[in-house]
Amino acid sequence: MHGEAKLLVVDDEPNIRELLSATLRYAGFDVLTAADGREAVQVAERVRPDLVVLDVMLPDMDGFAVANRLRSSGRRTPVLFLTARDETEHKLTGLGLGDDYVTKPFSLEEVLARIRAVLRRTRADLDLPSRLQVADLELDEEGHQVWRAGKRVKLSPTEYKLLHYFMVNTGRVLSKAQILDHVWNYDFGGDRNVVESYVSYLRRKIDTVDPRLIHTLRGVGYVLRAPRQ
Amino acid sequence: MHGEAKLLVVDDEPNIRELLSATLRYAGFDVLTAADGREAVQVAERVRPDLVVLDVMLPDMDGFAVANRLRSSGRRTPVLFLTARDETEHKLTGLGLGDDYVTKPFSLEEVLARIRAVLRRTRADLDLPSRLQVADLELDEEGHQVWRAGKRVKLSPTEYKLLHYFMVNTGRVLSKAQILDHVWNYDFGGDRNVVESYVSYLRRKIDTVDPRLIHTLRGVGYVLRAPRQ
DNA sequence: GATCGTTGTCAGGAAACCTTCAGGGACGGC
DNA sequence: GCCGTCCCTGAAGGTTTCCTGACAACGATC
Repeated sequence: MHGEAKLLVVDDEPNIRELLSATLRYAGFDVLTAADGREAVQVAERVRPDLVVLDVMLPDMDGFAVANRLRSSGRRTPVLFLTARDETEHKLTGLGLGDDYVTKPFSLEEVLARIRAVLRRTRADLDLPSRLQVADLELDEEGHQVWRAGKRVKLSPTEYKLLHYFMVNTGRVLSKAQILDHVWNYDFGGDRNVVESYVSYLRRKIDTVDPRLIHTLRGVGYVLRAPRQ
Repeated sequence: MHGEAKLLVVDDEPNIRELLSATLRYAGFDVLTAADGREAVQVAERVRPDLVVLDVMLPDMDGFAVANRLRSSGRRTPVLFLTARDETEHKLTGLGLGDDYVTKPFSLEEVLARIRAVLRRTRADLDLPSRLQVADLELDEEGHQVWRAGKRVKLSPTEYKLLHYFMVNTGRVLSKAQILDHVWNYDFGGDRNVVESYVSYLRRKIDTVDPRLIHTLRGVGYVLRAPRQ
């Protein structure tokens, strides 16, 4: 999967670094990490990652400085910046096309989506599918659109992220905790009842016709799957 | 795309060089870079680019001198000059036919438009389409004209650039940050509310009839697209 | 220097969205 | 069949996001 794309995760907070590297490894990427700018540049020169996930605030150097150093060698490595919400405003002029950014606190689904989008643009050879399909349920990642039984369905951002998470994990049982961890921001402190609410919303919008695709497993979680043919 | 036209980007500022080369690569060009005049001449002699994007102010030699050297070999390579706003006036007498210029700070849309225009003139074989169309919305790049439902619509420069960016990316969701980065000058530090304002202006001029083409994706961005047939 | 079109900022109001809460229904264990 | 737990869903509050009209600054043109 992903043609074993190599990623470099750079963040000084061990928690974030671990959260990301574990998630990305599980998603099938080859992941390396660095805790500061100096280390990042060193590692990048040695291993030539396909993409760098880069915190803008590092103890030793500015994230954009790191990005420049990464590219000074002539190699054009795309970067996904991680930035605090306030910094967004417009320091992001350093953003080349092909780059992108995500604001902290992020949700894992968001990071994954951005990474896939960037890789899709820069590594056409990977040929990541941008269209997911389960039975007569279709999701277009580029256009952010969803159809059920050929009919367009409008979803709110959270509904969309939830459905996307389900579709990427078709046939796999997902616990509410897992869903919470992936779809909601990592600092979300609320009730896990949100998940129930949103599953409910989703069902209303995409799962009112047969065959039903979202199934409840009492005490375990939810699965999205098509009935055995 | 673009028949893989080969471009040479010459600028001594790494940021600008990267911004341009990343953008142009993404737009489908084959891009090489040089940091000064000497290097530019060397590279150009070896690879014979179809067009050179050339900063006028280089550390070692004047941009026009570089342009002359490029042509001394008898080859007539078109040049897109990058110049500071003040320098424009007098010096642009060096502009040969087929050349063009853009003032710094530029917007990426502007640079792309100029490059396409120059290539269209000099490489008829490329046969770049100069007419974009989405449903009954038409845009003529050469004539800078726009029609909706057959009726001519007058747009301000910014409105035009915005619409053009939308049309080149039909069906793709564009975040406000992306739009800001492409349509506005790279040093623009203002609010992203400008984007909302201009989308609003655009809608008023070209999107008051059905089918609506510009769609808002709350929390995500905007898309231009015709409804699925 | 006056005028007009264009541009960017601001702010009010409207709409969409997220989250919580609570009542009732469904399910499983006994 | 009964009970407790888990789940579904409707309602509602508070927040965020978006749209649009008003306005001032700016530049081009005459």
